[in-house]
Amino acid sequence: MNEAVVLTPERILEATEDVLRRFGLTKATVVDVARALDVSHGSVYRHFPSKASLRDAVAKRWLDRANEPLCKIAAGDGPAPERLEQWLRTAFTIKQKKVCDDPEMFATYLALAQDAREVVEAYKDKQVDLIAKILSDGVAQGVFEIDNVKATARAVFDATVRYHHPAHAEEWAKPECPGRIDALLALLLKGLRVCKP
Amino acid sequence: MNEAVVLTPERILEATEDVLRRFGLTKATVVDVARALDVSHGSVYRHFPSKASLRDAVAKRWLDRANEPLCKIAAGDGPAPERLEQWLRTAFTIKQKKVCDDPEMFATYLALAQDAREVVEAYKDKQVDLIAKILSDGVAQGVFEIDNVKATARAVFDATVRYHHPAHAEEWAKPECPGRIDALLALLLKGLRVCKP
DNA sequence: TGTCTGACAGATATTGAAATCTGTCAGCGG
DNA sequence: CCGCTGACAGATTTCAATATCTGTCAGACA
Repeated sequence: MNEAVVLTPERILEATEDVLRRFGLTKATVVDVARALDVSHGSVYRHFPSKASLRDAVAKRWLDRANEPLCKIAAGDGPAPERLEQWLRTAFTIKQKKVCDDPEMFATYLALAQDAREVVEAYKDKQVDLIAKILSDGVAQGVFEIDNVKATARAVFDATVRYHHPAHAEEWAKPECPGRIDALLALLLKGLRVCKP
Repeated sequence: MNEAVVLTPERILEATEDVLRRFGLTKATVVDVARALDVSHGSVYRHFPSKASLRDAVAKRWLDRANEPLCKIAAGDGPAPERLEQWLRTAFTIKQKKVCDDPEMFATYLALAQDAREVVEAYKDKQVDLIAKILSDGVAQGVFEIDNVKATARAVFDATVRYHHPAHAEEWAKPECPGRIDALLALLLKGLRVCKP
């Protein structure tokens, strides 16, 4: 039982990402994954009940990795407005970078996410919680004026959908984008801040 | 030359919409349109240089029709905040109604719009202009405080993308939607208003 | 005893030949 | 003369036969 050759979910996920990268979503099969691991495809089914669940797990891994830097920003303790702006800009940049660096792989993950609705929903909820954290910090700091933090966090998330939802990915590279992001963030931050007369 | 049987672009568009409604986008052919009009398909090409241009024209008609009520609201003269809110809610409702009443036809028009990029772009610009009109009215009324009306109109459009862009249509029927729309509009209006100390 | 294999049935995807469609144009008929 | 027709070439789509894949399970193997 050499630990290097034990078949673990982790190793299977690694191999699955590899296969996806090489073959693309439509061509990648469970048999390919098994071949990459040098086992029979039956063994894969010992760890994941179906191809769909394997795909979900890959999607979750991917989303969790992408989320890490955002968790750190939300957990920080600077002034909330700057932190919110940084959080949103980072969220945009992460996505934009992924689509620029490897559009093919991004398309693969996008298609993957289409079927992993539950996983994506959980991920979005986590994002909203992070925003809510920053907002409530801002309220505590006396810089934000917010009735319902949870609902407002959701509103901020919704308002920025255009720059983090992959359905709009093809617009992200356009030259007018940065200016539009600036205008959007300015509008949102003004809506959150306490009025200074 | 009975005017009822003259082949006009208008009649062709009418017939095309009919054919699209009956057969769906993928099955609808130029030959079908010609058959519906009882002419040869060559005659259709006398008025539209290609199938793509015919589709573009249908998309434009559809978008223009959907836009009419919004033009009226923008042209009104009540208080800008209420008018903006009504404008946005109407925009959402128009789309939502279409997708509810006839999801199949909505899907057809959606696919149609995918290929009619220019037409859609022009339509969006028109929408932003309508928002800008209301915003500048608000500035004149002393209720809005806006640096750059054009950029801010674009920001309002972007911020509400989730509720008017068809990519998010499947979320519109969810029960939590109205509450989220309320929160979003409240945030945006607060961002636009002058601060009352 | 528990993990892995490999053959299997039913579901899904691929392929290439045949059918249909798009876009053109010479010529018909009013 | 002018708008329309219908036959045509090349592009695209359909369809059914064929191949591949998913998910299961009885049994090998350690």
